[in-house]
Amino acid sequence: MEVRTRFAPSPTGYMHLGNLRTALYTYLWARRKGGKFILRIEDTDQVREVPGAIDVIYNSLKIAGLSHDEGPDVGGPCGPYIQSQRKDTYMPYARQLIESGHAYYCFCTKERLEEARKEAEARGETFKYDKHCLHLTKAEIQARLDAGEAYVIRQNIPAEGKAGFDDVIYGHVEVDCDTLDDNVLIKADGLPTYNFANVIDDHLMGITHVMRGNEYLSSAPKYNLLYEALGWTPPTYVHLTPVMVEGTYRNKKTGEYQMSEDENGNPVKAIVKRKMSKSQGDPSFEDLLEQGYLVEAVINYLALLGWSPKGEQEFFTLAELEQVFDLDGLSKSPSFFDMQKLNWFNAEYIRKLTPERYLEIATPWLEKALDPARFDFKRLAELLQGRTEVFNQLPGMVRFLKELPEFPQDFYVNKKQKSTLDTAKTALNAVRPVLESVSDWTEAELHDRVMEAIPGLGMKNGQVLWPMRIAISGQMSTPGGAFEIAYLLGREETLRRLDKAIAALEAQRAL
RNA sequence: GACCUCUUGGUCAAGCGGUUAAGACACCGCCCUUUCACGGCGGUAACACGGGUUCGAGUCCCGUAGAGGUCGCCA
Repeated sequence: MEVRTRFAPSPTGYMHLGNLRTALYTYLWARRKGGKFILRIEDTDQVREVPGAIDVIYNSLKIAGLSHDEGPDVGGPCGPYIQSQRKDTYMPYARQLIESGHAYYCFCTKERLEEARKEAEARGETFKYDKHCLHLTKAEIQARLDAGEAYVIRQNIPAEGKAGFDDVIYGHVEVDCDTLDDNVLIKADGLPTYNFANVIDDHLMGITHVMRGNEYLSSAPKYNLLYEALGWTPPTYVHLTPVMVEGTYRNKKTGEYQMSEDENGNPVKAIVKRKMSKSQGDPSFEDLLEQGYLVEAVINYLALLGWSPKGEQEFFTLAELEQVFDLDGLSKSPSFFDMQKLNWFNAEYIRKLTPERYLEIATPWLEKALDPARFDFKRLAELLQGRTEVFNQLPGMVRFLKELPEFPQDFYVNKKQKSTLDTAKTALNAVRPVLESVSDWTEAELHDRVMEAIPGLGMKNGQVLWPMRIAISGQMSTPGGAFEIAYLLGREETLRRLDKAIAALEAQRAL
């Protein structure tokens, strides 16, 4: 049978990384099996819907390279692929379930339920709908329906027995029916809830593998009851673990941060383990791209977060993943998002870029700090490519070229280079005329002139080169050595900075 | 609280009853080197705990603890 998988997001505003990973795995499985990958928009909650959110989904999938075979924008044999446009398809099935006794009309008001919930909470019990409306007579129901009373349709969970399902990752999961609640299938506005729509649509769209977050693990038994009641075969379930992060936690309703105390007893925001979430301030896919992460790196990292391939290979293109992705490499326990490892992947991918491509991506970042007319971006890019983890670090790495930062004199002191304040002063004074005499301001020329002068000074290379680089850059670490920096700065600026450094050292000496 | 699920180094993870318990990130050291990085070499570091089953358990079973999820006319 042809494998058909689906990614079914709600249009609520953004694509968080857990979502993206679910989409990735879902896509990969379909491709691996030569099947179809379907995009379905689950917008049955009209309150939560965010305008433009569908475009964010299309865009993220497109950028990530996860092309769907069927969906609202590309069509397909099982459309429409937007649930709000399928409104009429659900009711007949709901009626069928009512006929067979697997569902029933419920006229209870939200107020009544709210009260019952509170009471249950007060008693320390879990609220469960009491099947109050299940016992209404046919005539009574008809009368209230005729009177136009608002109603919902609830699933009628058997009072006893067990319900369960099989999951590729978790195996067989089974619960007692009496722990299950009679969920609403059709809401008062006539639209189905997720609990109902996902079952109907997955069946109607011929979905063979339902891959989704494991927040649905506890409701899956109810879905299977529905499949049974409708006489359908349930799909293969694959419940994916969440992507976790360690960070602060803010209560969604009150907006307050969860607090704890530091070692001195002062209140600080508590660092907790929680699901990754944009609303908690974690980056979304698009945020990462804006910060200068490469799509390929994010995809590669995400693929390996919660899934492991058979061999030792760790770099995968999307096309390669499509060949090797397998369900049994999927992890059972939650994965923690590790920014450091993502950074490493990103750095690796950046190194693999052609120099031309690197320059292209780096240029706008460099322009944030430097005037392209004043600096040789091409040379700068060559020096920077092997040192870039994330592109947004670039402005900070090159800002010293535009303006010499203030720096402490002890930058000159370097044990390994045998550089002290004294040797630095001697070296800078000695190298000053050498640089001034360089007629052709190229790295090669700078290198040769300075290197041939060093032996005559009776100093080691490091004793000259170290202070020279510090003097003209003001930084311990720079994208390139003394000659590269001198070349980039140009003759005039290099000499100006050198003079300033010498003056500062002399002043220091005078104290 | 009830129910479901999970538990191998700081992190991602391999392992499918017999292994010196892989590999990667991070960290540390050494080498390379005009800095930092890159690269090369090496190192520290793990089977949550307690009971079983078995000749033998990280691997199977049962408890305990910890963690996550669910308990909406949200998905």
